Amino acid sequence: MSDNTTRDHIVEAADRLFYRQGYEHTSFSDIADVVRISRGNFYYHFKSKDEILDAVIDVRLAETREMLAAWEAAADHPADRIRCFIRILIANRADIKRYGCPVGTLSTELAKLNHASQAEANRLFTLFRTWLRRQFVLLGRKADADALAMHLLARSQGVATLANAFHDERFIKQEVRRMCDWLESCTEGAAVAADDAPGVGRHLKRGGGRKAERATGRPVRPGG
Amino acid sequence: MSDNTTRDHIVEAADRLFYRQGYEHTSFSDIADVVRISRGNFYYHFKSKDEILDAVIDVRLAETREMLAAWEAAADHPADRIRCFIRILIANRADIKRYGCPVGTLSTELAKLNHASQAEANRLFTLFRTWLRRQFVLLGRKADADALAMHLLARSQGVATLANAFHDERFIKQEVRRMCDWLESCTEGAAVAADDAPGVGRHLKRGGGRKAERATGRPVRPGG
DNA sequence: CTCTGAATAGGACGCTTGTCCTACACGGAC
DNA sequence: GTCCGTGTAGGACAAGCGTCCTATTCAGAG
Repeated sequence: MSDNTTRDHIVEAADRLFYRQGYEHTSFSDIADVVRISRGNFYYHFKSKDEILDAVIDVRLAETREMLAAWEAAADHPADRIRCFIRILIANRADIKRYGCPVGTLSTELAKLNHASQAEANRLFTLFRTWLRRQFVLLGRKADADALAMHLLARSQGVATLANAFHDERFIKQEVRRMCDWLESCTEGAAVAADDAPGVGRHLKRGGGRKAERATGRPVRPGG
Repeated sequence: MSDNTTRDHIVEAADRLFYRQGYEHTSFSDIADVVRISRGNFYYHFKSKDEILDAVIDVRLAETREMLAAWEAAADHPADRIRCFIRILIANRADIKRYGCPVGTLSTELAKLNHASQAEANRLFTLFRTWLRRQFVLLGRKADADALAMHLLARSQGVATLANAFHDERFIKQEVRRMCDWLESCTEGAAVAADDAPGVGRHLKRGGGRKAERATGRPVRPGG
């Protein structure tokens, strides 16, 4: 414990660099240059590079959990919450264009490296997946909630990949619109099953209007 | 020219290794072990590692072009051709589960490395994009053909990313079904504009039946 | 002031990397 | 046989990597 600012700085810098350059391609020297710390001195705070990666993943997990909780608090209707998810593509579009999705690209890289922290990194995906699934259940799509969650997750991943490859932000907006339309088509007909979700189902009635949302406007880090 | 079997072996091995382990994570020793060649002797055939990458990309481009041409020859109706594209996810599902999409993962990695061959690798995406666009034009969706092509490309990318992360083949089949349904919804109403595409529009009439296709059944390499 | 322990600097280590160089094997031309 | 060009082997090379070790700094406690 004690003074943990240096440790935090290391994790913070590593987080950014792993995102922008990839894990393997980021060296201790790179991080050291940012944190302005001696290279050899890393091992006072971490036993290995892998340990830094784990710390970065833990931070991302915590931030993501926080973000999901905030969305849940900011919007009562599950469709609005899901729209919050879709909109991170917009909020982070500049970064996504340049570096792709932080979750997807890390997962992809660790898979190729056959890295031990693969499973840990994929918990980021699982976080989104179960959260989305819960929202779809609240939407009354209990039977195919997981499939819908995975579908949405996949689409946002694909959008990030192509926006990165083609360096195209307009494509992101285009696809976000399409995803919102798709969400709308999921909603209509399927009445919100407030009774299926005790404790969360307050004020779940909704007019069906398209632009009745405006939840979390600030740009947030994780996901994409 | 002369005896080019060794060179071909190198490119072939590098192709496979770059796909499975990533470009950066694949060393000369790795390739040398497969080809059974001395490590230092590489430089008789290639000036640098980057040059091997370029050769690999060239091979993939050629194979992809061939594959797209084959699809075009195998099916007259553009919807059937597009279904061929969607089905590579099925055909290559085992590899995708383990290594992701060869096009997407390479593009993502080179973007992080800020590698000079980024643009060259992205031509693989462009190949699919323009081909799909042409098919959607033939489907009578001239106005939004490119958007539809990008949409489909993105979805297949997302499917590959998640199938890889979750090691889930069933998800691939699930999403392929969804993509085929989506394609169907694109088709219906939009009459095939045979006159919009002179020279290719022979026998473009179609009953709209769902499973009237069965084009290229053999598993093919590129794309995903 | 001395002592202590956390925090840091800086370099040594062994290894691997991409690259390059030189020597050798071999088969056909003369 | 000699020559020559193609293809190969194997190691040298510098640079970079992750890791580890030791000396030093420095603030607070006694």
